[in-house]
Amino acid sequence: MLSNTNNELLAKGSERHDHERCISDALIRAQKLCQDQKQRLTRTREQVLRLIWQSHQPVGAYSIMDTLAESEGKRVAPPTVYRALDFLLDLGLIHRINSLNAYIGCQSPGHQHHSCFLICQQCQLALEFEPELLKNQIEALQQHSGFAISQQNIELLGTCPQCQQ
Amino acid sequence: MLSNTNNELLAKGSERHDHERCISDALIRAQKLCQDQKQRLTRTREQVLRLIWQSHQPVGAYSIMDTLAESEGKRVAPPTVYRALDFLLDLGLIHRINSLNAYIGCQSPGHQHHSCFLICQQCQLALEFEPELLKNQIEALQQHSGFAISQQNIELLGTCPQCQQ
DNA sequence: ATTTGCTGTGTTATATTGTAACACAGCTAA
DNA sequence: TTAGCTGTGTTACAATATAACACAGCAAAT
Repeated sequence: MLSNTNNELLAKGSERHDHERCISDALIRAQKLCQDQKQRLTRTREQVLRLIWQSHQPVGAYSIMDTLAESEGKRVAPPTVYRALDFLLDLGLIHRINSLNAYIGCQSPGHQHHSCFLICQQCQLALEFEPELLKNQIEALQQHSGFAISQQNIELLGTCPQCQQ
Repeated sequence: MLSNTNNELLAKGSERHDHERCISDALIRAQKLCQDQKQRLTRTREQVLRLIWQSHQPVGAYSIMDTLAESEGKRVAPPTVYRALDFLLDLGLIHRINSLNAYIGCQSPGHQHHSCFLICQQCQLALEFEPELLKNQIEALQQHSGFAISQQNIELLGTCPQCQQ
């Protein structure tokens, strides 16, 4: 039901998963997707994606900007970051968490691009889950309301297992 | 399943419902809620609520500010509006639509305050639905993830029946 | 290899949304 | 009537995002 196995997911809040692997996998998926779609994963875009994948907490655009400026050793202006973010959003490589004005890596880019997250209000851990879980209910909602739903944007706020302890 | 009967709901996009009644009902509910909770529905707060209820489309804070300034005949500063909005949000009288940075009246204030909307990307009609509909699935999600979910923030984007024609 | 055009970047300025901080007004309860 | 709390006015500013324009640099076609 969730994006990966439970163990993997629960591990994200802790130190238990191989995060280097997590990042490099994401970058490889991105490269592959760009090849397939004949898009260019330029240095800036890749850097921004890498920064976003540094954690499983959503990061703000200005925070990305600052980190990027530091690692590049020169000032980086907002449009630079926002262009990269727009590119990544368009390809479905990242999601925007509206309730936090922040961005987070997508587990399975290339799919129909719904955005479904469990978000911890204490540590900001954001856990993506499959829209599949709500499929039938959303379908019923479409039928009853007459709406044609094209994008799900679901943010469930609460407390993650780690922070409950 | 939806907040009202289907007919009423579907009518909101069109001219078919008695919108004056819709507004005055909302204001009466607000007055009652404030009485119960021993809160003061001041002139500014009531004005803001009334403006928000002018339509079933979410309105931005600065748009409220401008309209208010016009109707009051004098400049209104952002904090004035944001304070009223915060008050109304706290009481559950309105919702914030995060994907639009905008605010909309709540159909049934006083309930556990989840925010579940169908939003038309063409006309911005925002239709609230009952979180009840997804209750079982959210419950299952809590079980599997270990998260304790305290607030649902669901925005389903698409096209309303009117705009599909 | 050169040209041509498109895509991406740099830069400046500015728009939009939301808050902090502080002084004061005005209601409410003793 | 006063004391204290809640709400408002006002100024300044923070945080997030975009417009517009000049230029760079890759990529396909000649």
